[in-house]
Amino acid sequence: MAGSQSDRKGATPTLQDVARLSGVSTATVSRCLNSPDRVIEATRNRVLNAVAELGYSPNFGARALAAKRTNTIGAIIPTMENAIFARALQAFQEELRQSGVTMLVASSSYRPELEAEQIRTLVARGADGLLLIGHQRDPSLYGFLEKQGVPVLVAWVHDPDIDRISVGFDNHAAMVDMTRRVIAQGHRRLAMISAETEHNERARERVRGARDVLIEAGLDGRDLPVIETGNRIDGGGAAFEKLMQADPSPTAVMCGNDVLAIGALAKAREMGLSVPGDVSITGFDDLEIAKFTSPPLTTVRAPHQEMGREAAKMLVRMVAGETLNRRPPLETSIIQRGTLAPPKA
Amino acid sequence: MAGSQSDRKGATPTLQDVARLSGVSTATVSRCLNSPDRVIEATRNRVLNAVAELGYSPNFGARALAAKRTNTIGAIIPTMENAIFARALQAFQEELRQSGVTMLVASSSYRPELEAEQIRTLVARGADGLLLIGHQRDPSLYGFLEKQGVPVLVAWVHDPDIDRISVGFDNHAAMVDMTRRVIAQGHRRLAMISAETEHNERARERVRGARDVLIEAGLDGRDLPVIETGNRIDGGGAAFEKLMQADPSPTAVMCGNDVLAIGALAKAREMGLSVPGDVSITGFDDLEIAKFTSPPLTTVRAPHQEMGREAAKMLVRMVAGETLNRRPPLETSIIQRGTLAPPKA
DNA sequence: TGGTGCAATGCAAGCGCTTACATTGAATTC
DNA sequence: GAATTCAATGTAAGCGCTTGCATTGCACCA
Repeated sequence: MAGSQSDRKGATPTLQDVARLSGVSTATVSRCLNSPDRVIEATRNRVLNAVAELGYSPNFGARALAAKRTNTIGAIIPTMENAIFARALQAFQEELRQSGVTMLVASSSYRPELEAEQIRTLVARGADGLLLIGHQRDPSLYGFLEKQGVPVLVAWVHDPDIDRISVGFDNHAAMVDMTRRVIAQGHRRLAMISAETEHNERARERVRGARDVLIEAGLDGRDLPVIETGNRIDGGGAAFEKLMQADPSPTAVMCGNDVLAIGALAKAREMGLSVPGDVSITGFDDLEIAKFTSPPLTTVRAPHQEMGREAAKMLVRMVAGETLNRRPPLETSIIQRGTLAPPKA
Repeated sequence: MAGSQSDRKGATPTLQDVARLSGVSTATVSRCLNSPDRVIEATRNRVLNAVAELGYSPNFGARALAAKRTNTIGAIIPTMENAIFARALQAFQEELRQSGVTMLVASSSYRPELEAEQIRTLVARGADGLLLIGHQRDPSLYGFLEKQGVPVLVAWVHDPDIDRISVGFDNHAAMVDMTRRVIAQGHRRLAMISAETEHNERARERVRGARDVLIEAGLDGRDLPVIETGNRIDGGGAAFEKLMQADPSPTAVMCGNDVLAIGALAKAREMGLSVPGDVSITGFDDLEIAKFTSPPLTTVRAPHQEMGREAAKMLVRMVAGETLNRRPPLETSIIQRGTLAPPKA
């Protein structure tokens, strides 16, 4: 009878309840939780006890509504199915957690229209900031995000010509390095297996890097046979098989990522080709598995974890309203293992 | 001067604004968005136009506060770093999206205290439901979730003795099948590489399955040498090496999952052992890569995608208040490839 | 033609929290 | 000792939406 409504048993306790139990105002309770040093210790203890006693936990919606922040950051990656983005994502999440931010993930399956939908969804879900892969998307999306006041960080790329903040490496330069290495080994007939480039600038830049080096070496860049395929192991295998049917066949097949390279490697074995004896194969990413293939894969090391961690830190600051400067690109390096060697004489 | 506050340029439009522009009440706008069929078409069009014109998008916090639902479901998986949970997670997310639900992910790194923290975080973040891997955790967490009214679905396991709703397969039975297959090939000296079992019932059940079959075959189950290691490729390799030092060495090494098996396989090659000539190796999960190792990996196929999809469907219904019945376990099967053969005579 | 029923819409009360501003009172200063 | 200052706390106004209930008005029936 007596007692206010929130005395009811069973109802989740609210700030009100905590305030009443500890004999302070709701404002003080709120401060205890959000900026503890603005409350004197004795009071704070009283409040914290009440919180514990009631098992109080703040209501998310209310908090978001009043504070206009959700402490969530969204990430949209092309796929979760293979390991390419997994390490970075894990690092991203761990770092966010340190800052008390939760991560919302969605995957776009490499489809722009799906990505656009996911962007809208995550924003509608109250993401305070967004991590996106690559610069390439409908410009209106950036407008939308800006209008919504949601900062965006682009990862996995570093393009000096684009004036948008990003954390990543230079895909073109990395592939240039690798291709030079291949050329230096004496290869002249190269071929490439790439992820689909249409909506994927990273893949495109890698192909361009390879082409540029061919030209630099006095070969015709347009000669580089490239097969595009989905990022699956069997896709890499099928592409490799087709590439090797050329006559004369390439002496080195460069792959746009390790998943494709693993497929190529497996197919080479199936075809009875020795690697690197009959044909050299290179990858890109340096996934965990690259060290354990047979022979171990020569590949480009991309700093996935560092990128994920850095992305989290930057995004947290962007959400806090800081304006960041552009970063220099992260370093990539060639990991020379066993799949690259000079061509047969 | 004239004009209400929300006429200000730059401010994100609210329901109010849409209502004013389309000449209806906020209630009607809300209904247009949430249950369109309760509003007559003419009105609806007017409202939808206004929505488009203003670029209105509902405020998440306000909606969550008023509706007491967030349309968000959380998933806590042990790790994102390897492919073990990736496929299921991807399927889970895709299926959720169909129902207009967003997925919140966190990973616990196989650490119970981290998982507990993540559970609290996701609940505080307003998750309407939670997907967890495995039954094993501090019982008080289940109490907490129940008190918070957050339904939980446990995946990756099916234990007839536990009366909590789950979607998964019988890890013990699957390993029994596989071990019988190994025994049937004539192997008598088995060994096993397992993920760490302390907080991981799936791993434990798999080991138990192997032991049970040894006993069934008249061997001493306690004889089974088992090395536990983290789920990394190199962990599998190191364990394999140690296991093979026994004298006499095992003729078959069963692995608790494919990641470990790949490590074992790579190490075998490094050691100059032929598989399956000198030693057989088996895995568990049937990751994409299993088909492409050399030789291809004999493994247990676990229905990851199906599990993910099913989990999403079930969780959506649970959040809607339905009480579900227990499911029969999902089927696993043995995928016989090249790494298992009879031992040398 | 007056009543009845019902679909369409409006009204307004919250949902639980944060925070700008107001109040209080003890410590400090002159 | 009065004035000043400032840290600690309280007051209360929203934040933008959903939803129970009230109202309206039209179609239909007798």
